[in-house]
Amino acid sequence: MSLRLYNTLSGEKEHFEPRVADTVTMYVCGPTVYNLAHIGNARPVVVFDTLFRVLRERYATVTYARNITDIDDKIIAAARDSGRSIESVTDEFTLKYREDMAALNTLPPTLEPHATHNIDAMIRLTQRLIERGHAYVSAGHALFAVESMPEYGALSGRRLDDMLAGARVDVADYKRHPGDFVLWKPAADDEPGWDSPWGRGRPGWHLECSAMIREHLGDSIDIHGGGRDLIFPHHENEIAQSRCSHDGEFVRYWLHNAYVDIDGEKMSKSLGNVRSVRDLLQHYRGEVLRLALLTAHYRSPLNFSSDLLDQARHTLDGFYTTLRSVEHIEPVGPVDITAEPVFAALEDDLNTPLALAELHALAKALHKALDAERPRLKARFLAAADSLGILQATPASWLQDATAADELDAAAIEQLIEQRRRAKQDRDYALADTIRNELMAAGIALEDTAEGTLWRRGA
RNA sequence: GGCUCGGUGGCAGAGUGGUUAUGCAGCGGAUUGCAAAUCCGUCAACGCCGGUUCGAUUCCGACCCGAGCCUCCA
Repeated sequence: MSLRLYNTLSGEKEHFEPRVADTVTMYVCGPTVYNLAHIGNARPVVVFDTLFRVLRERYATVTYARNITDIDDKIIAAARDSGRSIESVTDEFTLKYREDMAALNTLPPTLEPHATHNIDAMIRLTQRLIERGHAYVSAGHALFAVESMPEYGALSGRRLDDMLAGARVDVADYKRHPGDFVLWKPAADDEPGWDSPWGRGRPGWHLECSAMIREHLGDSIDIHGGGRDLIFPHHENEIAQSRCSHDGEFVRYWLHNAYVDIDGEKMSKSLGNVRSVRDLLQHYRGEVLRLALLTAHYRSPLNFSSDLLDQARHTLDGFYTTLRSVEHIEPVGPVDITAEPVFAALEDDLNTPLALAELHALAKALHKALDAERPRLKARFLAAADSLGILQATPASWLQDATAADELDAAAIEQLIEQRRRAKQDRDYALADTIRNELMAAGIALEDTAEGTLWRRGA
């Protein structure tokens, strides 16, 4: 088997073939750092982190870039509203973004280019588009002329004529065509800006990705990812900028993840149902959030609910219980991860639900295996789980660490278990059951085994 | 209006032209002082109507319902 990915451009699953043998370049649209990341923002991060893990197993060099958009109207507004500097806002939320994403067991990207560090590249790109007749300057703006590109709309399956028919936007009078979009716009005196051939200003939203891809990854890259909503206009416009400023291929595979809904509704500020990752982490461990995001295929909508999170937690409890049962067994490798069914599922357009089913099969095999087979099975199980970015904690910490301050501490639990042991020894089962019920009420589940009584939280 | 994408058992969620997805929940059993964990067994599905086919949940068409994009947005 080899990697297959659904390419938005062709609308089909395709065999993945990197441009340069053994080398993969991937760019994923990152956050605009003006507030906390919500669970919807986290989905592409977890999805493409999982793809990153798969790619690293298959290819010698994988460069994964995820940008930080640190100049934007929303940031300016946020700074103004809170009376803070732009940098203070972007620094804070860049840091929190990294922390929150790390809590979801996502690996740091290879590169994290910042828009404000690449202004020169954006200016050069705009100049080139003007030289080539694909852009023009009007009323202090540099604008991309969509009519100069016959294939504009190929990614999103739109034609300019159709878009005009449904246009609901006021068309700025400085645009030649209503579909023309801003490459560079003038900045007011009290707004951040950079000098350019067209006056002091700042870049349009789409420009940074085209410029930073070229600057950091090259004229052509293998994979470009992001949420579905970016297909139009963002990625369409990136294609226009990049293809018209340089002949040849831009992106080979376009990947887009579907949305996260909250209790069946679209998450939006107006509905007041935006759930920040930081807030969710107060109640659920990052691994629970990660697994919840991976329970549905990335191209299907995911309905986020407390039910989903409880199920994810329950599933992880089960896996960690499996690991606890083989805790004394030393895993024995090496494991050829590419031969694992879990990995094969991931290589089929990141079929994470199937991969999880295969992981369940492996857990079952581990339970049933003879002692001689367990070291290898444990190694395979752990490696397979790692390709999904889960199950790398110790069973003890997962099952027994308190997640809230008001929980019974381990010493008190052990003490009650000892009392119960004596009661059982005295055949005082009524007392033993009373103690067990008390612990149960406190959220502690007991399991009697030949080696003694085990306990875990979350009952 | 234009362009996309969906509707699978109680729930979540893959997949396939003809033989059980999987997990959770349920039911029966083994085990246990009783439980838990584990194991064994078991119930149950493919929106509606046509068509193609020896045979369709899977292909084609219509219909119903739902979602997204076209405006900042993961």
